[in-house]
Amino acid sequence: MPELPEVETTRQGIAPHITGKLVNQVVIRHHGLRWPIDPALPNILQRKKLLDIDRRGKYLLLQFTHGHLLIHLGMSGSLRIVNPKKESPQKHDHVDIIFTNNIALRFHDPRRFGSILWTTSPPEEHALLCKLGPEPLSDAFNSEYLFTKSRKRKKDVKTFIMDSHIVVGVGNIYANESLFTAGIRPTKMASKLTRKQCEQWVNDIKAVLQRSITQGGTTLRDFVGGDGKPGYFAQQLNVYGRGGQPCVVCKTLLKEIRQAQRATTYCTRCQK
DNA sequence: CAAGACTCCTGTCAGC
DNA sequence: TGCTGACAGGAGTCTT
Repeated sequence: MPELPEVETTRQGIAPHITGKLVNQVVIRHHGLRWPIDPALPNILQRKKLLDIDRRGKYLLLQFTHGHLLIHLGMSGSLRIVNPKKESPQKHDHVDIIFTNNIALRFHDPRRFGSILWTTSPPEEHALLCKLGPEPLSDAFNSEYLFTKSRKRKKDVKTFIMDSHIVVGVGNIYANESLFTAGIRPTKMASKLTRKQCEQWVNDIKAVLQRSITQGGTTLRDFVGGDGKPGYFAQQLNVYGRGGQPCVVCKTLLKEIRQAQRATTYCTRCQK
């Protein structure tokens, strides 16, 4: 499932191939994503130049001369660069944005939780983006911010940190992993976090995300041809998906629970 | 306003 | 072996 590192690596992987190129054709094979794709999109993008690709949270922002295309990969989405004449679309290849040099950006999404939205207003003003919290790797996300935001919050820390209005891009995997590294129990109330814990946790969140992005950078070739799946998901995970297995530090069997309908795994001994 | 439930979807897997 | 049902999960929206 694409988390922030995967989205950022996707951005870096596709940008060199299509930035500055003109759109020649848009092929939509399936409109039914999270929200329906605007049927006018092919006309909107026809002969328009892609100026830049940016990212906000897990949204990719494709800047054209007259507006932005917002792409979210949802749970199972991926983007890759293909030659549309040589690589025929496979199942779940819902959209091709074909540029004049016969290079296509191909959107693949089996579960169709992703979205492709056109907007002519500044992207930061878009309803989906304007209320988002800071980027986790920015200076705005610091221990003071986290401490302040967590006061009076009657919510467990894990659910709290996964709220994109607090901070963007910390999905289930990184919430679990960073809590383990920081030694914080996922069920702890957000309001009970100490300043010291906030400082530790912020550092650990940044570290785990940064490490994944760096690792992803070594597999950029995967975005051209192939299956479009970045190969770096296989980073070492300390707790995520390891319920019932021994803690890598103390060998205590990891406990698995559910919080807000999501799997949480933690060590009852290492995480207080 | 905050918190929790519900929802979209399909591949995967356990159980029979 | 094949069918059925549970489950995973980002994040917007609805309900309480």
